[in-house]
Amino acid sequence: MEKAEEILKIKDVNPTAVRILVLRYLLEHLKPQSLKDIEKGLMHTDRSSIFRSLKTFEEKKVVHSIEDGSGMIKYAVCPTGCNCDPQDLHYHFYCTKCSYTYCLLDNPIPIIKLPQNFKMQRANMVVKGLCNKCS
Amino acid sequence: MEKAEEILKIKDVNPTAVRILVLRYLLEHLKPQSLKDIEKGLMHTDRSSIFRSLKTFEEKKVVHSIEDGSGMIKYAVCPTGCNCDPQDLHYHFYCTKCSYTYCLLDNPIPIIKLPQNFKMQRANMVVKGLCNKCS
DNA sequence: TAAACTTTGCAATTGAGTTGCAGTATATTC
DNA sequence: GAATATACTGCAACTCAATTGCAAAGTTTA
Ligand SMILES: [Mn+2]
Ligand SMILES: [Mn+2]
Ligand SMILES: [Zn+2]
Ligand SMILES: [Zn+2]
Repeated sequence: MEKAEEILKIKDVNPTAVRILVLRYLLEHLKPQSLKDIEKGLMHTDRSSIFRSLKTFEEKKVVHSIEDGSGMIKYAVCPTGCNCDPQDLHYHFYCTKCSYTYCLLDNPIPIIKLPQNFKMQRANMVVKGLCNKCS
Repeated sequence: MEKAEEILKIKDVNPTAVRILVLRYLLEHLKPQSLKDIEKGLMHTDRSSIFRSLKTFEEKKVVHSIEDGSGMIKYAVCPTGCNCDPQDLHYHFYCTKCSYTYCLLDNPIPIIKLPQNFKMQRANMVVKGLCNKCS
């Protein structure tokens, strides 16, 4: 079994044709990809089908999404063992020049002291600036 | 001179009628407000004029914007002394139930170790979950 | 005052995201 | 295996926040 199929099996997602294509596309690309990126990459697959695959993936924790302020949500395959819990979260970096987004997997986000009775569920942490290629 | 006018003077922004109204509206509200919120609040002011005021404010560092994933950018007046530099940045909290956004001004964001040659300019740090009123 | 520049309101456009629906494929039941 | 139920897909249409073009109104400068 290939990597994509394996992941879908583990995360309990029906391995349909479109889903395998989308997940493979994400696995083949190091950096988080937008719906449009994927649509361009998979030229014969419909946008709304890709969109629904991504929604399913997110729900089943196959991928996580990043709101990097570019106007397009980016998607990246969750690292092994990730369950999208607060302790699994990581920073992202958005390059304002080349508009690539990076998962910064090396350091987890610290525990953030919230006001009384605020309960954290998720986070979207984006550092913006210039990446190594653009600085 | 009133607070809004004072701020505009300090930040070198022409204190036009619309700008004063918009800035006052933001000052009167504790929580970051969206363009639509402001439009609703200032019923006789045109959306695009408010929009352009906000863009000017952001450029001149009168306000900072928050991409909280709600689909609408929120704007909040910068705290005194803020210059929107990395050390001025703070976390935000987005309540997934009431969809209010909060500036968490008490703790600044820590220094984040970036990969070699990545240069930070700005950040958009959003913790999501339930606020005190909703949890 | 006249010219130059800035700001504003209105209408129209953009574009990512989302949805309804009918056709196709896959799974389940008989 | 055929009949039925369920899941998935492609297409077209729609939503809605953001953005823009433009001309009118307001302000500053010469
Ligand atoms: Mn990531
Ligand atoms: Mn803030
Ligand atoms: Zn870059
Ligand atoms: Zn709340």
